[in-house]
Amino acid sequence: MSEVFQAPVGTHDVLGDESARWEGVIATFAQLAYRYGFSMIVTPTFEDVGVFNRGIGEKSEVATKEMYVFEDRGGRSYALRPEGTAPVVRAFVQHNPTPPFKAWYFTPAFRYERPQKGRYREHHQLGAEVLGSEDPAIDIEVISLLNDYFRAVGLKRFRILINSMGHDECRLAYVETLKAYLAARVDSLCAEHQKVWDTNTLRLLDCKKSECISVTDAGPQLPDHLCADCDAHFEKVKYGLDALGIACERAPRLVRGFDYYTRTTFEFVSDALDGAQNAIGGGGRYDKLAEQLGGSPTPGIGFGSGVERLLLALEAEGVTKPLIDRTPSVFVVDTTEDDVATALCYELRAAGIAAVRAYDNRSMKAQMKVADKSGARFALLIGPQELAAGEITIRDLRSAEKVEQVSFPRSEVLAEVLLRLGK
RNA sequence: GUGGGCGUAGCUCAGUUGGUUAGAGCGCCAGGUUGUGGUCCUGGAGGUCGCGGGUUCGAACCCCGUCGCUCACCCCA
Repeated sequence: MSEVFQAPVGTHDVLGDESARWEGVIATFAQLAYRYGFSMIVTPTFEDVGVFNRGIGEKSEVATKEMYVFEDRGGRSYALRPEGTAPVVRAFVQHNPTPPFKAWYFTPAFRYERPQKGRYREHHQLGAEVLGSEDPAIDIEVISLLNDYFRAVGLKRFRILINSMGHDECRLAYVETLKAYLAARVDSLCAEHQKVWDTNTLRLLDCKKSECISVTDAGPQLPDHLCADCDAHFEKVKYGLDALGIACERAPRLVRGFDYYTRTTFEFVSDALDGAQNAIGGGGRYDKLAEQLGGSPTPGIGFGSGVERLLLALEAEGVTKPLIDRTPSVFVVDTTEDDVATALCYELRAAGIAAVRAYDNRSMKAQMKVADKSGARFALLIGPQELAAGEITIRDLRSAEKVEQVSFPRSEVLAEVLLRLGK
């Protein structure tokens, strides 16, 4: 047993019933993203470490101690992606597509940290990004896409937190004001922030310790320091969401973990999950990121949403049924030496029918058991009798007491199955 | 990085103060009148009790170490 390899710490295999749930939420997202005018983007799983250092901030928690960084044989320094946005922006800068560029993705994300419920070293995110416009309508679209998505998969108990961090000038000015205010009150902060209050000052707003909260509550507030433009932009976003009936909570303390955010930031939190891991999706504007990655100034906005966490939230709300049906329509039982099943399955599948079968020449009873467990609506039986008569017996597996079973000539079976399946 | 809990069959677990060939349920396999599932009955396969060392006449059980899993803190999806 100890010789058997296991999935690395903080990673998971997804199989069986669980994978159908994954397929469901991914397909739902892909469909919605298409409806919103997004096309799929696939970027490398690893990038030059600079993409993330410059993007999410060298001093950020993720960049300093959570990145999987490695050197390849050529001495280049790479990092497994810790998040989805920076790679998309890097790709945008590299290829310079015509804006607005709207892309969605499904990707693994890697962070070296101690795993726990709802937090893993490799998790998966569905995300969407728009580059090339600072129109508040884009902010609204992006947030409503995520909102639609969560509703579509059956999530009910979630809230949307929204904030504006201002553009560079007003945010940096605010940070200076905040620093000056804090400098005189360092002793009143929580133990952790007494040490790091001046390196990552904004993050202090997000501290949950009562000491920090009371200090920052009494201090200068970010919303009061937005310039007129940023303020107007934010008002339009809020107004637009309100007009769509999408309720948002103003969250002045919402400061997300990556340095690239400007103006609109938002987070979707599940009330069905415990506080520490209740964020099921989050994002915001990053109007300077393209420049930071060497491109021409291009505003952008997007979000990432954790698949594992969403599935946990759904489970917590009692939604465990996969969104898509992956049960087969028919199960072919063949006990003859002629292996009619192979050709029959081929024909059924070509006609768009999900057909499965048993293997290894098992007994009829054994094959029927498997057929039952597969959830298939019909069993197609081929035994010596059918073989001799050139027929196939169609048995309705849903029938319980009175068994419903009829034989048809081999040539008529496909049409009969299609008819019975209502296709 | 810090702290708590747990490692016995594929899964969920039981195993009394250390005492013979380690159990249950589910799952799996095979049967239950001559080809037919879901209920029921019978039988069967499957475990070096995470790994290593120690104490003991004797260890799944006690001690030490080690590896793994898990939960929480920090932070995030």
